[in-house]
Amino acid sequence: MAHGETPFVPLDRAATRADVARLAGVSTAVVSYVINGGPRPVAAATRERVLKSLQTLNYRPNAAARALKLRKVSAVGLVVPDVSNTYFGALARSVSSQAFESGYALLLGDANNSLEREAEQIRSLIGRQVDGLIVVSLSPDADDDIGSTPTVFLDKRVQPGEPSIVVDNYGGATAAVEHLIWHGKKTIGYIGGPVGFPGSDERLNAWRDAVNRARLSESLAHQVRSEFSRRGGYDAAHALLDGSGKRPDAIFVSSDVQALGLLLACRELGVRVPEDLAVVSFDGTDDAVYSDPPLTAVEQPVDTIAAMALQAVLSDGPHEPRTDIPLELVIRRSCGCEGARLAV
Amino acid sequence: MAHGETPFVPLDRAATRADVARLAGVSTAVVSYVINGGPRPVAAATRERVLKSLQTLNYRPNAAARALKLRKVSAVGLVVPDVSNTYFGALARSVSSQAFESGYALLLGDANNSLEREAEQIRSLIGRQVDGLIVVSLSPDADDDIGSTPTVFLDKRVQPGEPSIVVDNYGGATAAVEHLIWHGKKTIGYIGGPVGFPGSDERLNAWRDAVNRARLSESLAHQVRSEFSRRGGYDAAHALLDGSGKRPDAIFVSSDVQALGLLLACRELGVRVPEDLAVVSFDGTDDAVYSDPPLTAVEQPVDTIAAMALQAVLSDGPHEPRTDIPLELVIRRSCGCEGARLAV
DNA sequence: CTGTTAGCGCTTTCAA
DNA sequence: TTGAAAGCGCTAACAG
Repeated sequence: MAHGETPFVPLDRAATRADVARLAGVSTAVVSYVINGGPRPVAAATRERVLKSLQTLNYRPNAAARALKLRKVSAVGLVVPDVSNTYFGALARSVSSQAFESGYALLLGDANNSLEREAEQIRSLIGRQVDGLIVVSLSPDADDDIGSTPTVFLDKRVQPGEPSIVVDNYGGATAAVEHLIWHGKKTIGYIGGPVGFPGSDERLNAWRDAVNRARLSESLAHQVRSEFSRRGGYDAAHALLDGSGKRPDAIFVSSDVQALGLLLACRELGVRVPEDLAVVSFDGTDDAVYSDPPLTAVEQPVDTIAAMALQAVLSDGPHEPRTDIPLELVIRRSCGCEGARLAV
Repeated sequence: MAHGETPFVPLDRAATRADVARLAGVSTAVVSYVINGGPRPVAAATRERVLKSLQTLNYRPNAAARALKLRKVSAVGLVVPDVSNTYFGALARSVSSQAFESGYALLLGDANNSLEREAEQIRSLIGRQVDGLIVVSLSPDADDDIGSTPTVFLDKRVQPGEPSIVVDNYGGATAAVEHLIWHGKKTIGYIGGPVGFPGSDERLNAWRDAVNRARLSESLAHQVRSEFSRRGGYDAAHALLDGSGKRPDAIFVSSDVQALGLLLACRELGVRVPEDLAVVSFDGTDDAVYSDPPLTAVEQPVDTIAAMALQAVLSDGPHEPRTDIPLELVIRRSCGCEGARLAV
């Protein structure tokens, strides 16, 4: 071999740290030092040799071994009811991106809108020793055995001291319903999320309180709960609009996807939005921007929520529960406002 | 302590297999045997003792240690351009659910519609030794260093022998465009995905060929490519419809989300769909069902694709590249067909 | 500045 | 049927 280089025999298995060390003629400790940039300094010449071996062996550190040693897998878990729901999709995207930038991978568990599956996913992720776990729970009192894994249940009120990220569901929903009242609506229905879904309960309370304050008690008869899905909203809409009784003249919907279902039902029934029925929804995803008509919606600051959740589970030390992140009502067309800000 | 039970001192750290073994008065091997149901049998009485210790210590196996020993992390990776795109969200959901049922977790990497980020995510997942990797790549010739990780690039044509899942983009797109031609449309535009996106190229070719066969060459001037997003479709639509030149009377759109953007643009411009402009899209997600009008679309069998992809990367042995999964054109309203099957 | 070495928690062969 | 023990690949304390 020319130039007296160390002969190199390709391995049939993946290269390990020992292989690199051998090829570079150093100890495995030194290889670690150059890879991790510490904790001990390495002479420039030595570093070069190591770097070259790394290269020629196409070395990849074994994450499992590293995790075992460091007791840290550099991954966070996220459990949502259904990633194909635009809002949860946006949340997953935001968490994935932000986690990646901090060197964490994202383990995603889709609960399939099932409480049971949700618990299984949580158990599975805990078992994988994720460094942090973020869950959007379908359950009011998800009491899964979290062990010592830093966990935050979004939108769930917890004991003081436990980390918690809760948007101002009540305030946001209040703004939504009051906007409808301001439009002069008299019978304002409500399409909520699954029974027990924490945020959804608060939105329900806000609706009821606002309606009562305005002495619109007839509204209270027009209440349906359904899954967070287009189909759920569609079915709920039919339940609310099909009857021969008096139809509501406005509806507050608990999520954008449900609102999409509602809009389709309205088209089928010949109910014009917003003329016959004013609609305000919750989430403010792209679904609200591109629907027909565009949806006036309470907007959730997805990136902020993702950032706070990550911060809560990944930085150690006790955390102030951060509650009542303020929500903004974004006016579009479905409420009846004209000339509202352009959709895009 | 009553009944002569083994005294139990709670630990400050998570219980390990050794703790369980000690409490049960057996070796760690036996604990493994009962946990894994093998490879050696265990006496019923012993098993009981072990089970009880497991219980009282609230033992959780350490996944990292297990992965290190078995050289298998029981996780698959999925990289998509953007999970908040309804189609990719549905794919992620399907992969998550099916993987979970086979005992695998899902590591999700969102590429943020960036080629660079896509490569980083792939590198990161490979580094984590995922047992399989599924990627929907933005790039025509993603040539990332996959090492020995079983990987399948969806919709990418590869060398014979490499696993591959490719839907019949050409056939599906052909059916879409020919349906438009059957409707008597004369100028059929095309809104495609990002340049180089493998499936998108085939859809483009199908459109061009169909249009040429029908001697509708004027159509060829009406071609735009954009990101797979609502916004991308919106911008593309304006590019196609704003000019003072002749407007197309039909458009084939490469994804549902882009079609949503197109529909909004049409509403703003007063272009009626399907009367002034017939539209057929690609994906057939819920977005197509709930839009206004509902979209006639080439439907991708998400669950099948997810299942095949998982199968390809998780079962060992060489794989026949499975190509040209047939696609079905689902008729709704945006093409101009009346009385088409009900939306829901 | 560099090398040696003891584990991290688990699986499984081999011996009893 | 059970136990002892080696070792997966990596980190970092400790010794040189």
